[in-house]
Amino acid sequence: MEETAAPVRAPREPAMSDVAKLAGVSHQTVSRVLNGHPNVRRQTQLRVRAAIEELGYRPNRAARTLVTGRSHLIGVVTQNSTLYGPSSLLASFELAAAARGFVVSVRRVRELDRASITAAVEHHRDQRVAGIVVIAPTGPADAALSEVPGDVPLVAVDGDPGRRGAALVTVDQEAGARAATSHLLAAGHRTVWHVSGPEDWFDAAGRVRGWQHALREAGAEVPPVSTGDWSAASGYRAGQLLARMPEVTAVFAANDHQALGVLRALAERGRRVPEEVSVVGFDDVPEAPYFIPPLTTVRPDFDAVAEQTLALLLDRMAGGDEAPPRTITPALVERASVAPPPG
Amino acid sequence: MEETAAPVRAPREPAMSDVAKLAGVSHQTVSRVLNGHPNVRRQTQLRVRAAIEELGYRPNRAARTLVTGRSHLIGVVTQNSTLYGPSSLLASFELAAAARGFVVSVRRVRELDRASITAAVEHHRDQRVAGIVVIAPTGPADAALSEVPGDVPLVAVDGDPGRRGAALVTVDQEAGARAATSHLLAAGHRTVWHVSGPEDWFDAAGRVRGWQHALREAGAEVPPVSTGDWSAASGYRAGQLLARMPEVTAVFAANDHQALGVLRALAERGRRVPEEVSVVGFDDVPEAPYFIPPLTTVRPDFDAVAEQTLALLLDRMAGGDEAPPRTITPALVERASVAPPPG
DNA sequence: GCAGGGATTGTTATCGCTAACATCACGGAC
DNA sequence: GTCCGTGATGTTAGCGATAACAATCCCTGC
Repeated sequence: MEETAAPVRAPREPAMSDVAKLAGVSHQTVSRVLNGHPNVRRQTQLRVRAAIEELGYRPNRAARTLVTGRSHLIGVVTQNSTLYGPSSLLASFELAAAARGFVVSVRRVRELDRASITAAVEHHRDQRVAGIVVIAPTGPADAALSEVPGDVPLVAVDGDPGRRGAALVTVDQEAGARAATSHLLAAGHRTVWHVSGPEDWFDAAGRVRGWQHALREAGAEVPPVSTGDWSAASGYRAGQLLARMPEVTAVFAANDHQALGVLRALAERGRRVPEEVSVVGFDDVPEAPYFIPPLTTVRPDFDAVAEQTLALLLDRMAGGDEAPPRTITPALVERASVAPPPG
Repeated sequence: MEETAAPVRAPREPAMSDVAKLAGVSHQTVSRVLNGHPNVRRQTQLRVRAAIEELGYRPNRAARTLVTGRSHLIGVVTQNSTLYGPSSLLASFELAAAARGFVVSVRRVRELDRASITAAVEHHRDQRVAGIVVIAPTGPADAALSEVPGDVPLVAVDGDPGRRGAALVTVDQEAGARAATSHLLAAGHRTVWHVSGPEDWFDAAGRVRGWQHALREAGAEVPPVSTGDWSAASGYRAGQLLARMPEVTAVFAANDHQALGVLRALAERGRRVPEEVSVVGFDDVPEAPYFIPPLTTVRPDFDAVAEQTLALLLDRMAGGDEAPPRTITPALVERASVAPPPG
């Protein structure tokens, strides 16, 4: 028996026309089945689906994008950091977007300066994403967004809460900080000291404002702020100073990691928490319950932020232009790091 | 004067043919300029570039992908968690890929079971990604990969180190654990107790092996393992038991967060670290220096893992099939949580 | 019995790009 | 002077989908 060499077919993936041929219909009918058009006979539909199954056909997104001009890609710009807030938000957003059938592509920038943000946004525009989300927690980052042409739907998260007319989702930092501060005052402290985040972050500024507000409202003295950079190291440095001041009985740190640094500085100096000094953080990192002592903190709901961000973006993508900024209010989580002041 | 309504041109983005018209050449010449083909006169090139600039033209990736059959998309599958290791690795990988001109799209799975991983990989295949990276730290996740047809380049990270013939990048967990354990033994401890990660994680298993190995090598007793789940909570629970056992003088926790839980349990029980008990962690999270006391730990170089992963993937994408698994060896970072045993 | 209309399906054009081949001008070898 | 190779450019043909329109088929109403 003579063996005929099988023609080496190019290992091309099956296309719509292959499905059509197998099912005995036109490629357009296949397209209709795929896109759920109403006017396809039940029987035809079944035949087409069977053919799709048999060939292991999957539609070519590039072709679809080319002809429709729409993609299902959402571009995200965020800072390259392992900061708890931004990374939790990112994770939540990716899940939410995936649940709605979007693909998200992340571009990390090393610095949050104007040029980096602009470049990252341009990159996404090059990819012709359907929408862009920028986690823009600093002035320059937020400012870069005003340069972006309006032809692509764009939503900022954690941007300037004072900016007007923007598509923006934020956490109500002021409310969170007020809750933390008031909680300490309610425990009986005469005033509350604050270890803030970096000055150029809106989140940090908002927490400072909320803290001040709560103090003023209670008629308490507003002590000077120690500024940190979100790191435990910076919290530790600030804590070393605070630990030496006997009048300090309550500290509100702008995030949990800074609070961790403060806790260590206090411990080193022999000042017991919460017996001598109370401490409150912000973020509710998963480890917070296992700090020494377990940290009372403020928890922003990142899932909610992500959900609102996606909702706002979808609205923008659908041509909406009116949706107001959305705000998520964080909640106080009480643990063991707060007690009445000594004496 | 009669006002003629300006024809409302569709706000179509400029295409290659528009550039061609403006530059007075054919679209093919524009394509050649864009793709750096050699045979284009210098002067023509300049004219084309000027036209591109003037129109703000950007090539349509969908069209390019459609015709070439190649995309610049890399799909990543990872667990939806804020675990330090996976998220650091992901961040490093995104940066490395971006530096080489790739776009990365992340798909998070809620569980690391076979079905979820398979679905996520299928999702990426639907998108016709150029390559896939799966962070596959558990048996089921790794097993799912053997089901994936070989038509798409795929690299696993943190997969089964024992698997043969796979494109795999791993951290040498055993070496890291040996270093940690030996360090404690060298300080004079008779043996070292271990709080492991979840049993079904390769990382956890490797650390257990390394720990056992170091103990056996030193002729030390191998105490029973407490199993955790990477969380501070689980470390705390394990720590509560260890703290009650006077013979425990050295603990190696499988990650820093578990170590944090152990530290708190010891503190609650009044057992001082490192005077009475020494503790070593794994990961070197940014906060580790600010634990109480600063934590001695083992640091895997995630940038290196990411770099190797990308290199291996690019090799696979180029048709390579021989590249051996790659391993990164972590390094011990000494801080203040280790001291000689009391007495 | 025949027009009208909706349901169903097919045909053709098009999206914006690259690959392959065609064309043209030019200059050196014989 | 003719021929041919080479560089520079243009022309044509798809890639694989959707959109718009055309063509059937079949059923209803009068």
